[in-house]
Amino acid sequence: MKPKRRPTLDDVASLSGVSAITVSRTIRSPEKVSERSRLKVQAAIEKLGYTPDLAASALASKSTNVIGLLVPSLTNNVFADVLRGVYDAVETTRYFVQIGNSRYSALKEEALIRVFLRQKPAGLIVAGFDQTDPALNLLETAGCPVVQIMDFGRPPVDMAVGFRHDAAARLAARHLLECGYRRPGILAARMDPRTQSRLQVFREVCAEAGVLDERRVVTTPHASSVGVGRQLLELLLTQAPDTDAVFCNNDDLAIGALMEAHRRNLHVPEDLGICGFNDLEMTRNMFPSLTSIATPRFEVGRRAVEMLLAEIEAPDSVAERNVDLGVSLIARDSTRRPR
Amino acid sequence: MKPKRRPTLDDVASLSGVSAITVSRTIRSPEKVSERSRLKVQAAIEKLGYTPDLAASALASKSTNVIGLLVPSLTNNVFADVLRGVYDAVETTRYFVQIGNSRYSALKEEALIRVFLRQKPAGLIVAGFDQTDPALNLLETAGCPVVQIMDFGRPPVDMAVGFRHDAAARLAARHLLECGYRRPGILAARMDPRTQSRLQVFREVCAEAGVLDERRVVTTPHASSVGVGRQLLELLLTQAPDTDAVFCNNDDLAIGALMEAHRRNLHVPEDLGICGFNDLEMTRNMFPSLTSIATPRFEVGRRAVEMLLAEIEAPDSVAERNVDLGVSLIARDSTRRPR
DNA sequence: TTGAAAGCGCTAACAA
DNA sequence: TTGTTAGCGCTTTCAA
Repeated sequence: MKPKRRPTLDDVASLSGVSAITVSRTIRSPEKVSERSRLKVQAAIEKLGYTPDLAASALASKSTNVIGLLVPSLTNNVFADVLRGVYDAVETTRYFVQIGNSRYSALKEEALIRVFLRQKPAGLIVAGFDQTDPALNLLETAGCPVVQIMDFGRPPVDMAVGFRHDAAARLAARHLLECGYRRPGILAARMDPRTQSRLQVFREVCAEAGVLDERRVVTTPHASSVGVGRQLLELLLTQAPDTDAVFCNNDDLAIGALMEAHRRNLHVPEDLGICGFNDLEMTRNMFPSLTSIATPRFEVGRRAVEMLLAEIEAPDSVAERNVDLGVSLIARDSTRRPR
Repeated sequence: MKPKRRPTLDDVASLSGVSAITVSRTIRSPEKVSERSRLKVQAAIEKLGYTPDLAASALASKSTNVIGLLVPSLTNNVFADVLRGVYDAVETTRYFVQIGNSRYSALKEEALIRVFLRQKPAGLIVAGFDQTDPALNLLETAGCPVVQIMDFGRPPVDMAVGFRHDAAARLAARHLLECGYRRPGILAARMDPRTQSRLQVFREVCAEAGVLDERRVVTTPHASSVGVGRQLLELLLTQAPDTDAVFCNNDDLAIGALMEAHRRNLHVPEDLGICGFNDLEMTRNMFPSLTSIATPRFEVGRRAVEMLLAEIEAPDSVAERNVDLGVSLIARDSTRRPR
């Protein structure tokens, strides 16, 4: 059996008795082709099992259907939800997603932007506002729409959709105070820019209320995890045993803190209030259920794609170019302190 | 300011006073170019900020540096770890990864394989052995190496790396019996082929030991989650209140089961033994710590890429084309029953 | 070691 | 509505 060559546009054209460009049009904008040609062409495509060559089409048209997505982590549940939102919105379109993982390194991010741009993507989605200067430069001159996600506040390169991390931390701090906790601490891991912003505002609110105690601020540069949450609470309780509540900068830290509390026979919420961040599915199913800040992760992904597609189809058509999707506090048992 | 066109190979060639092909060679195989030319070309590339156009190179060479990765889920922590392994192995090479999400649909998977093949990928990684017939056909004639991952047993289309799900379930069942549990149940969600295989073997082992009771087999087609774990345990204990142990087909089910046990004031491991599957980071940090079956998820991703790259560089060079990385049971407090 | 010529498979621009 | 022509930016082939 002959090693059969993949069929090309020309093969389809000669089989259906039309020109190559008519075949191309049948595929890309069938309404511009007479029904007669269309049917012939479609039959030929079917018969040959023709699929267009993406490289050739990209080269000739100077553009692709690739949407580049740059995230700092693939293991963080937060970005898993963003991915779901992105894929959900892209699924019914002709675009497809290519993921880059910068591993929380601005330099790696810059390199990845360069790689993405080599393929002339239709659009780019990048996490955060903390690109290097060269990276920002690349994004500005990318020649395609760009959406920055997961944060809100600073002016975007092109468009942005996210939420305020300062507002989130304020909600958490006020909630703990309103619940009557007077010696609140905070656990934070990884210390990326968004985490730092939450940490700082939490401190501020505590300071305003006169309850800030730096012994209760415990951080680590390591990635956040349940194990790290346990360790950080341990450290916190060593430094300040009378701590009565803790804002965990991530839900996995919160779960770890809860487990460590169990182990120490500390009662949650009586002895220790716990508030998480992100409101992952697990938090509501812990025992006791965990109070957390709900973040619109899935929506961020969806919305980013929608903005991108609108802008690709009609440049400068997107009016709202900087979108705050907001956060909310979901109060549950872990802070429901009996008065 | 002129909207500057992206520099091309020809631009670099004329600036450095050599031909386009010499520039191309300087980039792809610098050892074939005289040092003199090389230096001139590199200077010109630097000066112009030239980066090769991927579409043009793909079209001319009939191949790309894309490694396609097809997973059934992006939110499942299991695949997050596989992704990490894949990215880890790819990072230092000239290849890059493109992810497709089939959402546990064989038809969607088939469509995605078609999309991937249009770009003439350098290699393909797909989860499982349960492709549709047309999909298998596509993979066989893909014209690039293919690695099937996450399972072991059936003959692969080309290559495979994974582990035995039957062996895993056998380990779990025997462990529960050895710990002295006599009324074991099983919780399972999603019911993909690998889950079903674990379920079946668990049943078999229980039957052999004379302790199989179908009231203790509780499943759901829904995706697995902590909340679902709670619900399934609730259902199990309604149907068979005297159940004394449970094998959870996923760690999040196990965590949910643990939480539900806490809520009911059931003591783990005394009243109820719990064994999970996958050994995610959380399990060892629960309280009590959860026994689980450790699966080599990260290694599967890494190894798949290594096999792929070896095969791309030198076809038919990979000797071991069907690799079982094995599983192991990590016994922890959740099954440590006092005799 | 270097280069000239041809062409990968498609689409843009224009013409009929 | 359809077709012709030219070319996207690179690599392959072959020759020098």
